Amino acid sequence: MKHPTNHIQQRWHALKIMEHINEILSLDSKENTSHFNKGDILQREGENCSKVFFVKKGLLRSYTIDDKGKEHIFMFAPESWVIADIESHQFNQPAKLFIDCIEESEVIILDRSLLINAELNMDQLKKNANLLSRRLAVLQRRVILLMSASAKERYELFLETYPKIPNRVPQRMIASYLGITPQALSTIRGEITRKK
Amino acid sequence: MKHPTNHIQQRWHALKIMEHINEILSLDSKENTSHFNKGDILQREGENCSKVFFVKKGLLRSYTIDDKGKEHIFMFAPESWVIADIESHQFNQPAKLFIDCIEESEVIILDRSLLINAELNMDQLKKNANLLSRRLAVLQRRVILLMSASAKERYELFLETYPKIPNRVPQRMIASYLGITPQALSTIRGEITRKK
DNA sequence: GTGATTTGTTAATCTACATGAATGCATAGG
DNA sequence: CCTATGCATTCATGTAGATTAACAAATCAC
Repeated sequence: MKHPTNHIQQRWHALKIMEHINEILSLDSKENTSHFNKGDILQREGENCSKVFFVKKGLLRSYTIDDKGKEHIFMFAPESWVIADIESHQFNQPAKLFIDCIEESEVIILDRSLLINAELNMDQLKKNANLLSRRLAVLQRRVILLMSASAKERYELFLETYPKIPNRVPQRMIASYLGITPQALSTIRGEITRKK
Repeated sequence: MKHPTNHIQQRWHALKIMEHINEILSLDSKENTSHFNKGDILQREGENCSKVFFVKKGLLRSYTIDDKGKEHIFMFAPESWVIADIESHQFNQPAKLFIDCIEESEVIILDRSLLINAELNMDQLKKNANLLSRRLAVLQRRVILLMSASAKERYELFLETYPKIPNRVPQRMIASYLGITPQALSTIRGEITRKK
């Protein structure tokens, strides 16, 4: 039931992304980097969403807001992660996801075409395929988790998988990522600490 | 809130996959095709999982079994769909998903390396990137749905998205795909028909 | 610094869905 | 053909987690 090596693999993966994107763009200088403050919104629902964001420093998140006005966090993107609204772009629809800053961040903004349609060489294309497969793997895992695990199990796995995030993110956002209310998360945390 | 064109896009997408795989393998003859009966298991949890299954005819499903022995269906694969355990393969783990036949089926079994590492040309690699992105898009949608929609909303969206599947699949499997019990689905169906 | 807004926690109630059991139907196997 | 097993539905009860509200602590605005 436990997968203790997964976050290590994901970390390794993140470094690989870094390398790969540096290769594509040769990003030594700071010219391609934009600076954002906590709370700045990089993409709004309904906007064009052909951009891909590579996080050099800081922490971004993507999320939807449902009919009842409730936020649902889809993913966090700390240093060296990539974040984008793939679904909407794929289906040529306006963005369904918001993307904003949880911390002051430095972000490289790429156009999606650079990663898909641009004149990449074979090797880069193969790396891309691998990146996409990895992301698929993570999502497969998340779907299965959402279907089969209790809120408590999901929280514990979250802690294992993202050991560095919890201190940097308010509880309510972790709750939103897990698909529960902040109150429910608070209760779960209470239970866990009481047991120790 | 509704996306009436999505299943049409997915259908188109499926045809594209077909073309693409035919291109790679030139599958005119029946030599590459294996035949399976209803209930046959193509992949078990814990096995090596480097295979990818392309469904020529029939209907497959992939699923996990949790600690309590409960099945959770991850996806259905009707004609011209591709099904595989991407997560486990990516992380070099034994399979976590079972794959079996819901109907008598004809399946082309490919090795995953053919789609990722093999000597494909640029064009094929780019198509692959697109296939993976589409699949990512579908999963992004599913995660958001699992987090934000009620069982009834999920069922109604399922009907919209896969209009041809419901007649071919027992209720209990649809329930499993939606992440609810057969009893709950039965109640929801009751409510819907009563309203009409 | 002071008031105002956001955050985390706890507790009381409510509800969607799970669980378990009973029933009628279908399908399968001898 | 008859029995056995699996499937869909209904109902009675249980429970995880939502909702609402109250309060203290932290953070923000000015």
